Amino acid sequence: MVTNALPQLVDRLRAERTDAYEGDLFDPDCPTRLVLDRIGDKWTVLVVLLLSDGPRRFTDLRGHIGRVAPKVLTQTLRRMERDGLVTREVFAEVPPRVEYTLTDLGRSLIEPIAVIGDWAEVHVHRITAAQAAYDARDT
Amino acid sequence: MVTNALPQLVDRLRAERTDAYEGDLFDPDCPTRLVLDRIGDKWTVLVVLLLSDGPRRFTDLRGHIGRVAPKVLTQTLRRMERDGLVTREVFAEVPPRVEYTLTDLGRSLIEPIAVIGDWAEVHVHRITAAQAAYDARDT
DNA sequence: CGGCATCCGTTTTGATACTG
DNA sequence: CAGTATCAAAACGGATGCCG
Repeated sequence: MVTNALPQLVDRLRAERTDAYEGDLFDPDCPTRLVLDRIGDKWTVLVVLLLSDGPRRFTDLRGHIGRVAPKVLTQTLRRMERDGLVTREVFAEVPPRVEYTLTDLGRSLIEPIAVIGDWAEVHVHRITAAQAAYDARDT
Repeated sequence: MVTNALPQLVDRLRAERTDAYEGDLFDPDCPTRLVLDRIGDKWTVLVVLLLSDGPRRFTDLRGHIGRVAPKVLTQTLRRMERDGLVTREVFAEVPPRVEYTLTDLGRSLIEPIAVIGDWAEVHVHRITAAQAAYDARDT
C-alpha cells in the first residue's frame, strides 16, 4: 500500500508532547479546536487538494468538486481566506476572473491531510465492515 | 517544538499516491469522506485521546470532556462503536459499570490525530493572526 | 464570471428531566 | 451509574434568483 515508517515516528512524536496538545484540545475555547472544524468541514479539504497543484478559479474549483452550491463554496473560500489558508486575487477583466491560491500556511496543511487520507484509504473497509456487522447484530 | 523529519516523509508519501486518495475523496459517495466527518466531529477526537491511555467509564469520559450532554456523548460513543473504533463492555454490577476501550482500529487512529494536533499547535497562532488581520481590514 | 441575498430543509448539538 | 426521552436551538448545506 504505502511505506509505513510513519507509525513509530508519530508515536514518538506523540509521546513527546501528549500533555501539550491535550491541554490545548481539551479546552473548548482553545483555537486549536478550530483546526479540527476546518478539517471536518465538507469542502475545505477538497479545496486544499485541488489548489495544491496551483492557483484555480472559482468555477474551476466548482467544476472539480461535485455538487456544491456557489454560496457554500464561497463561504468555504472566504473562511479559508480569513484563516490565511488561501489568497483571493481579483483581476479587473471582463468577464471577471478570480483566482485562489494556497498560502504557505495552506500548503503546510497538505501534509496532515495526506496522513488522514492515507489512514482513510487503508482502514475504510474495516470501518464499513464494522458498520455492517453492527447493523446486522440485532436487526 | 518537535522534530520535523515529518514533512519530507509525508511529501514523498503523498507524491506516491496523489491520484489514489484524490480519486476517492472527490467522490461524495466514497466512504473515505466518512472518515473526515469523524475527525471533524466535535467529540470523537477527544474520546480517542482520552481512551488512548486505557479503558474509561462513561462518567469518567464525561468528566474529562468539557460540557457534553449525556445524550451527545452517548451518540458519539455509539457511532464509534458502530464504526469499530471502540468496544463497549457492560458489567452486571450494582451500580452498573460500562467501560469503553479503543479497538486496534481505534488505536491506529491516534496517529493521524496526533499529526493534526501537531499541525494545529504549530500553526494556530498564524491562523488567529490571519483572522485578526482579515477582520481589521475593513471594519 | 463570480458572487451576494433570501428562503428553507436537514443535521447537529444542547439543556433538562426522568429511569433501569 | 449510565443512560433514554423530550424539547428546543442553531449550525450547516443547499436551491433559487438577481446583479456588477
